[in-house]
Amino acid sequence: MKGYDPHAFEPFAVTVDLAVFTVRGGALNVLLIRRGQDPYAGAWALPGGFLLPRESAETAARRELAEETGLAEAVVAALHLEQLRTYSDPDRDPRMRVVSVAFAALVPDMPEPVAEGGGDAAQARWVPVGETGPLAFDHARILSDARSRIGAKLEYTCLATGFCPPEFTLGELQSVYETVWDTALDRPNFRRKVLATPGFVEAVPGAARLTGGRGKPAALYRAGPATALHPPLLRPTEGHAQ
Amino acid sequence: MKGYDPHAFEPFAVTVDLAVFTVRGGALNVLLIRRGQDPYAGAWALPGGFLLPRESAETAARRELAEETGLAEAVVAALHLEQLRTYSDPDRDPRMRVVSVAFAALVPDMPEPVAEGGGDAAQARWVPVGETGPLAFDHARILSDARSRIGAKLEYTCLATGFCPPEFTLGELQSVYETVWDTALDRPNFRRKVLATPGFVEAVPGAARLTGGRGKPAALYRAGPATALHPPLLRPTEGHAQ
DNA sequence: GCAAAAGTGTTTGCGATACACCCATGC
DNA sequence: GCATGGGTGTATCGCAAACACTTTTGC
Repeated sequence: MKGYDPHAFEPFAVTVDLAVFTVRGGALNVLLIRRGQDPYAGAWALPGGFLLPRESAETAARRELAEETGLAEAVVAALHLEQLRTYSDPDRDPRMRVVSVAFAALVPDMPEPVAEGGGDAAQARWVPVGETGPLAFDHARILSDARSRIGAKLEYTCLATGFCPPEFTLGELQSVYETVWDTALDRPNFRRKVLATPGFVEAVPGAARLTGGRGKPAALYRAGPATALHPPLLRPTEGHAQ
Repeated sequence: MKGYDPHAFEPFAVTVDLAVFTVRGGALNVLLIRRGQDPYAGAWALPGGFLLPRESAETAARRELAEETGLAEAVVAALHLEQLRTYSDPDRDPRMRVVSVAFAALVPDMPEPVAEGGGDAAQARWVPVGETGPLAFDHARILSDARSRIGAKLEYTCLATGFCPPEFTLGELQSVYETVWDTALDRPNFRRKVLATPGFVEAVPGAARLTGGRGKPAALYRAGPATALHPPLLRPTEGHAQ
């Protein structure tokens, strides 16, 4: 093994592909870009690109994310970015051998149609998952894998706060869960579970924010330092319920 | 993105690295090979190797596994092989740019010192995790990631049977959990949980096997068709307990 | 008989679910 | 006042941890 004979291996291209999720309008959306060139010119695809010579996959993913979304580097550096898996089927790209490391990222609801792709990415838009038509390459598969991974991770990690703005109400956090899982949760019980987990959320001492008009103003919370969710927050009956 | 300009990307070498685990002598062991060449000549490393031109990472991993362990192709094809993540730090290999897709595999206790590496792998042996000295490249990191992944996966999947021979007793299955988690489990409760999960194990109609001398002979079970463990089997207090 | 391991039964208590209820705001 | 959403309290039910107990073997 590991012979390092220069002829012992085939040169591969290595790319990253990103499944960038947000919650908007009561639905889980994913960021898609329209391809400007062949193959799959005109088709929608996940954002991504080649690794630069001195970049790790994580670094490349953050760079691409900043380029495609127009978010500030500092913001992108703090986002939750999770490596999903690597797709290496020899025929996944019709032109050449490309191995792609897929990532999932979570962003809060953004101003609107995102940066209009400064480079060769002609168009970028948010699309509700499930309303994406066919995608280029094996991106439908990647998206499907990313979606189920995100759903499962909400159960035992704190990453749901990644979908929320810096300060949020528990109602907003709950609607993130309800949107991603597509289930209704009991508000009092949700509240208790979240507050019972040390470091999941921290109360913002100051004021309360209106929920958009009617109703009692809700207390504001920030994401806490915890990353794992020890008593897991299980979805009702669907799947991993106990 | 995805410009396909041949100069737009750097050629990378792509390898697979395997963390192959087994339970032997009351400890979790991992398969290591001693490197025959530089870099890290003489050091111990995880088995692995380059992808062939028309191979996916999964196919390459199974091929390498068969080569290193001497297991029959049919056996290897049925093993649980799980993609962990991809390691792509630009400096992880001192010679060149190598991106490595890491896998974890579970095998039952094997005859003994495994095939003596037919190729350039000088030596192969089982080593209890924690007694591996320093490893080549970033393999200590990979091994550590693999170990925690395996531990977590035992909670909510059925893959513990992968550590057992085709027919096993519930005592053997329990000792797999106890070895990997390094905790003691209550036998009656373990029994109930395992038997209450449909498809986890199936009773072998015929005889019972002695437990190696003393004690009441135990009933034999086979791995069932289930892969996920719905009421998860949580480890006591450590970590994901509820 | 004794030790060791398999297997069964039973009690108990924690925790989550499923509610009922009160509070504060906009219209 | 009423609708809307935030927040608090509480009874019940179920599960699982803990442990006592029986069974079957080897020595």
